[in-house]
Amino acid sequence: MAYAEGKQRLIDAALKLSAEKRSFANIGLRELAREAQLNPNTFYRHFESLDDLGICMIEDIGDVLSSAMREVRRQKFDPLKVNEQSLTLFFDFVLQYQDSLVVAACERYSTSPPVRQALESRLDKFAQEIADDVSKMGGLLVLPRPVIGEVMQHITHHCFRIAVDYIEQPEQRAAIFEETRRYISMLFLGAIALENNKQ
Amino acid sequence: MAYAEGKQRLIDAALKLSAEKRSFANIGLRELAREAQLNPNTFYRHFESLDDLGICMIEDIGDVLSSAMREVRRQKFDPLKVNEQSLTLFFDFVLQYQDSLVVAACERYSTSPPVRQALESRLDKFAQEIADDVSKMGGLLVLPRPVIGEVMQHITHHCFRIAVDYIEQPEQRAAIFEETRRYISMLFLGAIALENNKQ
DNA sequence: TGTACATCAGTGAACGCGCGTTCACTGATGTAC
DNA sequence: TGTACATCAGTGAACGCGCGTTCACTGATGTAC
Repeated sequence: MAYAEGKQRLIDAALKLSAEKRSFANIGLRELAREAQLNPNTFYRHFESLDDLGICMIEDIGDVLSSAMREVRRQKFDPLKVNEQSLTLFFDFVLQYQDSLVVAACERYSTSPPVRQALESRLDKFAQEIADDVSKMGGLLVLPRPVIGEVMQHITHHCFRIAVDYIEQPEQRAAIFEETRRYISMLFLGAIALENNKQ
Repeated sequence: MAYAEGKQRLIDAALKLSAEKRSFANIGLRELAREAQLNPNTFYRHFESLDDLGICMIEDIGDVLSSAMREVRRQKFDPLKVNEQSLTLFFDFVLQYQDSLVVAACERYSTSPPVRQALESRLDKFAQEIADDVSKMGGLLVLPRPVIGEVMQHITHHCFRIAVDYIEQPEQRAAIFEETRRYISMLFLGAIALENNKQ
């Protein structure tokens, strides 16, 4: 069931303002209501507290990104190939979901522990979903599943961080693209080398 | 020349409160003065704005961490060895400069662009200092200097991020220690493999 | 060496403003009988 | 099918509070002559 209109409007306002300010914690209740074009009191109809809204927002973001990313993967995106096409698909996705990505990156260090924790667990789930797909694809049979998960977690962290730069510094995009390609290759090659050394 | 006493007290208060809240942006001028045990007005004697104070704080942190890290490196710390001893030295450093590290990690996504930028450039300098030392140490002659810089930048980013977890989740410390060791090895092995493939 | 003046760090009172929150109210939609 | 009642999303006025900022003042330290 979808949220009531006002509730959704408040969540959308929170997302927009958080992305602009790079912080959910500095947003006021009245500011939120203003953005959503609602009376300040309406907030209390839908949320117990700002944290409550924050958590709803994070869950919304998680769902949006998860399903969008699943879509990207379905279109012949292969995190292992690290070729032009795959990375281009990924960075298009970044630009399309700018606000969600910026907020996800920034709220990692959120002032509010519950919001931070909600985000943290949502992102872990996100990395694991990708790792599942990757390991199903085959291609990287040399690496045990847990190692793929480990590498994907590093890549996810990296991508959220650089996504912010990618969005905000258009003139740097080519460089970030290239650097990311190198980073992903480095990590997988390193993981394989580590695996070989072990034996 | 050292700062006037009140100025330093305000900077120290900002550091303490920023680390507690994981955010400099939500700190009020009166809150700061309260913590520093000064009259709110005294703030205006020393700073033009909160941003101004923020930048001073970042510079303070940068200097403290730079010189402390230089000290760590002097004590037979070798970022390449990735052995118990080197990493133990590093994580001891993390615990000793908790507040500075937490703030450095969090303000990466600061609400205030000037503060963010001051931090970003200070951290780059930091990573390059380490890379200089590493490349002087020899040991990694396979890798060209710029690649060492690139890898050190990834490592620095990773370390700032996990430093926060390391500080706040004592029960996870052993795991973080091990994961970091693996990460560093992976990156250097990967960089070497990439370099070899190129030829 | 003494006096006059300037600078500096800090104080206390006062201001107006926007904030979060509460209250009592409205009108629309859903439900029981 | 109609009526009575409950629930729900939203409103407007009002509150007290803490905030950033300004003003005029103080006392200590430094400097010129």
